[in-house]
Amino acid sequence: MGAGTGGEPDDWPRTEAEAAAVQERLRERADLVGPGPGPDQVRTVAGVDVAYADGGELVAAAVVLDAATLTVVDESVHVGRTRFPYVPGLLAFRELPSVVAALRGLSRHPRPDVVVCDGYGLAHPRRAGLAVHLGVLTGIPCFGVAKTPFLFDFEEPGPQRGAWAPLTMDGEQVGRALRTQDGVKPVFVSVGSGIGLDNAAALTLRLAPAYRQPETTRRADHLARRRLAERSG
DNA sequence: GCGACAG
DNA sequence: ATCTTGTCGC
Repeated sequence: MGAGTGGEPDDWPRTEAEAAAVQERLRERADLVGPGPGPDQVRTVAGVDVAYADGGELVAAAVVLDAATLTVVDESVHVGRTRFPYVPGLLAFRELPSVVAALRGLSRHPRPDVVVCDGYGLAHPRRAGLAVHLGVLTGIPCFGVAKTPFLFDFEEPGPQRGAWAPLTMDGEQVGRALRTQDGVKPVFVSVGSGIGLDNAAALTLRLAPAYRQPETTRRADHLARRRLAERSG
């Protein structure tokens, strides 16, 4: 991880302008070439998420699942404090350090085949959402699955699980609105680095057999919240 | 100019 | 993100 990727404490941006500048450079380092690993090539897939408490305390969680059975094969948490405020478009600077710390704590499967983020990748004003940051920083194929739309246009997908529609920004396709369950709101998939949109969407569908969100995100969310609650009381 | 805005 | 009552359903 060299300078400018947004992962080093010493070059961490202190202002929004500096953070945006880091993203402008980061976008050029994303690997958007190959299709990346397809659903059948993925053995292990990690989910990451962060839970916050009052006073700036936070817990980041990383959970690794067996892609075939969706059972947990490794998990790790990192307790820390916020060092950057939440600013739409700059979420990575708030969550990345803790997420990376949580991933580093994985003992059984420290290098999962894919990482799924709770947020965006290319579907971002500077094409540099959290999933792009994490993918470039770790070198592991990474994409994002977000729950709410941001700065893109899309048509409503069909009502059945598996239906989808492209997300467009400035005339280019930046992701996909994907219905993971019949009759529920779609999720928004966008690649980060090292994996193509087709494979990211196919994997997302495979990871969400019963709920709207992929099991990776659900497991990481639950682990982070549980650990945060255990500290409070 | 003003509002909206991943988590 | 987090704060919360009630409500519908397995």
